[in-house]
Amino acid sequence: MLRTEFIRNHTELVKKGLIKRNWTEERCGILQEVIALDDQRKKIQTSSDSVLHEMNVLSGKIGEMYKSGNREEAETLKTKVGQLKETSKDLESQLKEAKEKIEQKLFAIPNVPNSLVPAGKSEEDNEVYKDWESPLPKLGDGAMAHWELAEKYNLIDFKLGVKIAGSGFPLFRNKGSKLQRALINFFLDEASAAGYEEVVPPHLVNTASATATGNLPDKEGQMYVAERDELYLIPTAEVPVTNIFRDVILNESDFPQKLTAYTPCFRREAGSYGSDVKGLNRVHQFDKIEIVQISHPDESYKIQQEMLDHVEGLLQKLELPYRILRLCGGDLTFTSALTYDFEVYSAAQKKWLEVSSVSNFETYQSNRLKLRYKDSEGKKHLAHTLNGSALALARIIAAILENNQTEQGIKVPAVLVPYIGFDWIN
RNA sequence: GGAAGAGUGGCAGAGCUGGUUUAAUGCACCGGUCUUGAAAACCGGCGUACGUUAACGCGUACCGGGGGUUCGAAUCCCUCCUCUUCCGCCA
Repeated sequence: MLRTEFIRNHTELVKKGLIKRNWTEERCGILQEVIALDDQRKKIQTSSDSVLHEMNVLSGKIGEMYKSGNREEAETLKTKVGQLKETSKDLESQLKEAKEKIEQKLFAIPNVPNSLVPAGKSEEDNEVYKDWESPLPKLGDGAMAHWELAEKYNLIDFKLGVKIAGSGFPLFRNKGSKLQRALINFFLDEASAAGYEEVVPPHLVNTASATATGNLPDKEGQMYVAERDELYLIPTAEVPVTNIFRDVILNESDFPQKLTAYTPCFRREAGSYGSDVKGLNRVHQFDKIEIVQISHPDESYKIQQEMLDHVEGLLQKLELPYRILRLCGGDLTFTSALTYDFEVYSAAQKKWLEVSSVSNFETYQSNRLKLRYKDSEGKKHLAHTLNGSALALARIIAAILENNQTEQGIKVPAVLVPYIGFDWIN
């Protein structure tokens, strides 16, 4: 979330950002509301502190009086402190209420988009940052969609997935599951080579973690919940990995922190329907390798570029046609300042499928995380957080199957052969 | 899951028969004196957040989290979490 001080000192800037996200003028009134509530909070804080101070002083005196045997006066003071306590309790609850109100408002204010973010209402308005220049692959008339190929070569059993769990939980088998494993290892090795430390985080997280990355309260409906234990199944490795840095103060020399993790991702995808959810296009459980960086504020945009290059390299090595989009104000994630999406062309469906999203959150996440660093003078500042998928597996598999299909079977991308141990799926 | 014990500032470690402890002391760290330089010794500093102030400061809260008793709680009570040990179960 944004800092109240930031909203106070840069109201116009924040407002411009909200308007880029297609907020109306009226809706932006929330900024003034936050400032007004914060003014109120400060006043309450001041009076509460002074009452507490007086109570502390008087309690000290009572102690001295008891020692000197001055019981009567002590009793008088006790009554007085008793009255102060009433006031104090009242102020305390007012303070709590004010803080909650402010936080509630802050949760409703998204990040300020970077100046590079194009104006726009929906995904239609996203800017093609880098297009696929060569001709797109064209398949013959008999071309099959990936779910047909998966059945033909016995790679994925969607029906068994339904039997065991439900729709959207594919069961990979045979060479399908080997392809899955090969991709995971390939992506992790590439991330390691690029200097990311590999971690295996918990796949369930507690309320504090889910809140710190902003999945709670706003996206509660998108997560699976293990209610009995108050745990959430992770929708992305971003949640556990970023939370490594919750309540952490780094030294400047610790930058950049680079972490990668493979995890399954669980998403309820409530409200999705139609051809979007066919086959592997949108599933409740999929595997993803995530890259996360924590950076100095001055470096984060350079680092985001570096992350883009990394993801781009993966797609080139897999020989998949791709394009990069710069998300417009209307499509930009709530918490992000600048996001690039990677889409891979799935030739049989003749569709672009999103396989990665690389975002710079600036201080929006770190403020909730309380992730800071000490500068050379020992002053504390919020760090910048970034993350990206490198990559999401299900749709990559869909694209590989469709694009590489031939009469003889499906050609395995050369870079995966050492991982998988064969050239053809047939 | 059951039983017992423990959770204190970067670390170690007092305090825990409630009130000059708003946390001793040591180590680490930073600055200074001394020294050709360093070490040692000595002197000083050394947490986080919020409020207040032009500033120096001052105030408040924080001794695992939350709640309670009391004029006053690190210290007593309740509850939750975590760790250690023992038992049970188990890949």
